[in-house]
Amino acid sequence: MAVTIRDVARAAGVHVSTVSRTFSAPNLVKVDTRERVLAAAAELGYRPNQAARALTTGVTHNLGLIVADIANPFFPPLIKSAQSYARVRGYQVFVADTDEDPRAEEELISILAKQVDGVVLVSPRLSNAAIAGLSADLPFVVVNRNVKGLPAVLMDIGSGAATAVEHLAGLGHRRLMLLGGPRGSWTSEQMRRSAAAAAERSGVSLEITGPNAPTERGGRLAAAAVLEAGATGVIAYNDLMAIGTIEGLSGSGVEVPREVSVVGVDDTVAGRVARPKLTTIAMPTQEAGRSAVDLLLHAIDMPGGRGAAKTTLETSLVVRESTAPPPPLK
Amino acid sequence: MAVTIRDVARAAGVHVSTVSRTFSAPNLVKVDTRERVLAAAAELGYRPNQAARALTTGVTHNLGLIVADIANPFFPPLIKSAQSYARVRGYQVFVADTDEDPRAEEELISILAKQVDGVVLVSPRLSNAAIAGLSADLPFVVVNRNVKGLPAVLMDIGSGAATAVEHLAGLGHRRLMLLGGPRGSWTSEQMRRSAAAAAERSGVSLEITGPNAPTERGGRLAAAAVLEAGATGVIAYNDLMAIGTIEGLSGSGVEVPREVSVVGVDDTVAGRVARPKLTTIAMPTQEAGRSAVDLLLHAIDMPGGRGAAKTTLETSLVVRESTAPPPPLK
DNA sequence: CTGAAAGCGCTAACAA
DNA sequence: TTGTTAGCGCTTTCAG
Repeated sequence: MAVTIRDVARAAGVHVSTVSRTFSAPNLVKVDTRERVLAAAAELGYRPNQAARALTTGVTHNLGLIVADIANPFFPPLIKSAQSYARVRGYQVFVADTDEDPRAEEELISILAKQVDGVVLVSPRLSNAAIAGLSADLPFVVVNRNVKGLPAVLMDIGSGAATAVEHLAGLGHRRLMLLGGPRGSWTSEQMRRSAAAAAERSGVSLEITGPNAPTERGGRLAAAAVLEAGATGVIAYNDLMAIGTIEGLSGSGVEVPREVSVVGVDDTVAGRVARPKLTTIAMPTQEAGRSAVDLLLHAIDMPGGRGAAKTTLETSLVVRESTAPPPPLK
Repeated sequence: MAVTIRDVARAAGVHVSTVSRTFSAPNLVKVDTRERVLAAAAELGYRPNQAARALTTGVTHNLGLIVADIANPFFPPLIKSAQSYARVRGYQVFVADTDEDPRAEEELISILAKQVDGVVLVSPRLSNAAIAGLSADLPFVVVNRNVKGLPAVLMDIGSGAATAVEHLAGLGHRRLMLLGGPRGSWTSEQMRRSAAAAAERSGVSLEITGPNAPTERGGRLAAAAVLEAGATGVIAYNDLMAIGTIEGLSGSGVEVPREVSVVGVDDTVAGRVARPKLTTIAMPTQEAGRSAVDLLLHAIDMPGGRGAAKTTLETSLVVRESTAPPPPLK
């Protein structure tokens, strides 16, 4: 075992509680004593054992961050910003991946529960009821999902989707299609609603499919439906799916954007480097990560606090090369 | 606070040690007692507190995974596979991001030290000496770095780089350039050596630049050097950089692959969807993640064990559209 | 097979 | 300002 508080106490010729104090409440100990302790600690290479500390204080200084799929490029920037912000505030972050499986999500939460002071659920796949249930034990912040009574960071994908519909309608498209995301996705549901309303307002038709896997493969598979429906404007659940759709379309000899326009969501690297460069709805992922941690830390600081702070972040449409006017009608 | 072992003991009418045993050594307790305890535990929703358990046993059932940059698409697949494999083996994984900063790396290791049973260092930026020093306290496994005395997972990028050189030489290129990665990168050093040797064997010239930032931006900046050197074949440290280089080149009116060929490394999504599709050296990231955890668990199981198991994984060249014969000499 | 007791590393009243 | 004394939740001898 490593060096403990007792070794330091002995070396400094003080009692353990004095050592404890010099670390947790330095101002309660006389300056020169403190220095003696610090010197001894430095010499021995002492580092407080967080876990032991947590046992008495109930504070772990760890946060949990649960995502559906680390390999999905939507998440890494969010994780990264959450983590770096948490670190600034003195917290470590446990990142866990559920593989899009609601049961794994539940399992992970309960395993993490004892080791963290709170958890951020990003784009959860669990039902609202389940989340609300779990939240009795532990502070939660939810990203991209609105759960009654819980703090949340919401990205306003609804208005993003509406903007995308208007963009496509403005270009002259009359038959649009929305490729929905996975079951249980709040984002997908928001898109559905707002896109439908926007389509109606703009006087264009909108067909909706789904659930689809939020991957290139899911997009490739969905391409057939696009063709079948005769849609010339497509909004995909995310960039990966949009890229897959474009591939699927071009596999059938249909060119993007000459014949069909495609809009993605997330503004990932993949979309930026794909050809044609993807028109996409940019999600403020970095801010979301930061805000989520911020909200969580608030919730932790004042337990039972005034709960349910909601932060809504704007999205924006980035027009690039995958959208254009439709071909003239024959 | 949540329900503890004591609550369960009371409910089941046994002593706490019996409850403890039914969880940690079930066969030491009579069947019906065990069942009574389990029933009480289930009823109360008891979950052993890992942190408290760790305090006595010294086993946390957590692993640390330290990477330079989660947002770099090279890492997520590795993280994901490490994590899912660890979970199967009953371990949670703390993922931490150092932002390419060696000091942050050191800091993170020491913070994590008390909360994990071992750590995987992926593409560390720390010096070998520093790593070796730290490894006294805690089992380590290093990925993409060979540290004496430590288990490691090595991706054979050397042979990958050599293959890339031969590929380019075979296409007819005579002036190659290698865009090195960040300072302290073992991968970059391996590439340098093998590429130089391969170039010599193939009778082509090879110029080497670096360090460069392993990002699109780094690649864009390096494009100027490529032009200046008059190289027609480029091997970039990773896909992101390769993509940046292609952008930079095309910004100067130079077409890839018609005028210059570019090879990336990592085989990320970004490279797959970029246009032209990137020729790249595929890294076995998923296997690396799994192998690293495997090695680490071995090291943990037999401390002071026969140390230093090295696993070497093959890389392979994926030829796509960013490489072609050079233009005829004028 | 089960209970009693000590202790993991640390903090937190309470005295002194 | 510092030492004493109890624990936090759990495991682990050692008895019984």
